[in-house]
Amino acid sequence: MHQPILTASQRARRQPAESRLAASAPLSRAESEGPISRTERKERTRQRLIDGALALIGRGRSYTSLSLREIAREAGVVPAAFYRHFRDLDELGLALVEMGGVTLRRLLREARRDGIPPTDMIRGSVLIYKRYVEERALVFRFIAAERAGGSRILRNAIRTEDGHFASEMAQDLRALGVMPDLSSASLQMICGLVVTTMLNAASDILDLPRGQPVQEQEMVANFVRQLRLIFLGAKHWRE
Amino acid sequence: MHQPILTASQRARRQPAESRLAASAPLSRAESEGPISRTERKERTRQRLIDGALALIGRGRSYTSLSLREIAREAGVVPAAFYRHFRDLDELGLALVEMGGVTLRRLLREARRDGIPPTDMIRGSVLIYKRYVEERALVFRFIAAERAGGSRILRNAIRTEDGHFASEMAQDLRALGVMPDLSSASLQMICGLVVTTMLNAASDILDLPRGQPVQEQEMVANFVRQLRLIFLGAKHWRE
DNA sequence: ATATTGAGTGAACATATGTTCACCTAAAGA
DNA sequence: TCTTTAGGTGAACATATGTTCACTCAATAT
Repeated sequence: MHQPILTASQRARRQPAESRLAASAPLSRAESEGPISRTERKERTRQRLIDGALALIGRGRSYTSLSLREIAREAGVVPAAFYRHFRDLDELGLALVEMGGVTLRRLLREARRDGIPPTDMIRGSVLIYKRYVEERALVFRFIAAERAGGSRILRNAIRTEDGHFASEMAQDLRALGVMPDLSSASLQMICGLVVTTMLNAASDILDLPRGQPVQEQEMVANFVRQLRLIFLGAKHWRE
Repeated sequence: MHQPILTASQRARRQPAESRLAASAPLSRAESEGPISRTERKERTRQRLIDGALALIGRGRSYTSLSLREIAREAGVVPAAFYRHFRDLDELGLALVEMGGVTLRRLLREARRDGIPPTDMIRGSVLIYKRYVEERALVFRFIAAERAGGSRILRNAIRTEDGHFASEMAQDLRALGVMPDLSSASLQMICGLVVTTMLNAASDILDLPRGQPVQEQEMVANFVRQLRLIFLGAKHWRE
């Protein structure tokens, strides 16, 4: 999707519906469904800008180095249209941060739903997490990178999101009854360390060269041992 | 230093030596010392480019978003001169990474020289580290940001540097005789976790709003507890 | 049926960018 | 002494950028 959106009449004139290439037309299904509500169309373009930014990140660019025009181009929209949705790049960035927060929380939700692997809990969780990260590579690349990298506004937003993630994790651990004699404050501190370790590992996971199983297993093994170390410390923690 | 370097004759014609402002002329001392060796002048300009990049980082920009022209301008050099020192921005970045590595290792060297604070070891070390980071804010901002943020080349270079830092730390801990019954591999793993925790904390330290002692103390306390947790885990670690 | 609204357009703007090139000149080498 | 070398210059280039503006036209509101 690299061509600006056209009005319906222009589209009909220049490009008959049956000639569209499915691969490059994510909205083709909807386009053949006739009239679209105004708010729905707006939401769709907004999403296209977000996806455009992520697509560029997926091609190895870092969010901080993206330009407004580049994102608009990727979204198939004229640069000026960007301003109908976001004041500036930071505001788009904040939308991405929120998406990242949702992604993180969903990981916990799925863990609650599916339960923790009963044997070899940490290693099992790490493998699930690794897969989760790989399947959502773009969001995690963004979060991991901008956590320390981008504008101050984004950094702070991500820090807040991380904090919520850690809190929710602490709550879940408490509900599971593990480490029942730890204060909430200690649990929060421990989960904070777990979260930074996880996000640091996310960066490692995403930079793994594919087809190097040895290096991959070493990375996983190291990640597992670091988490074991943390939880071992937690087991012996006295306030 | 925002004006391009001029040749000696031009300089003499336009700007008599006694009219220079010391503040904006870091090389003024040398300039009044007569002829400079070629390699020395080259090294000096190179350093000026590096310092220029760091200065821009210090003004809240992230390295990934810097442009060649911006850096050259900051260094007081014409854009084309950049190429006499670095092939491209990544190569300058690598120089900054190396500077970061040196900075990290010097921290260990000073710790060996001055010894670890005998009582309250971890808290004492944290306070020393915090001060060390604040005094070298620009390098640490760069390292913390580009560790997960920038180009793949820089990320890998920083990972390598981090690894060396962790290894040297492991070696030092071994030499100090703490945790003597841990294997080298385990020590290395533990130090890896300590390093990522330290660098993550560096980012937090640099983002502390000044004049907010409460928030500052909370941050420090949290950092201290996380390290305590890690070393407590290490104490109970069995292979 | 008609008027209003607002997402998206395309052109224009001033400015910034990376890279190249021939050139200058002072240090290094003969 | 004279020649060579190479760091630094300034101009030029094609291209990219953020932002503005009047405009279109289909979905909404009247």
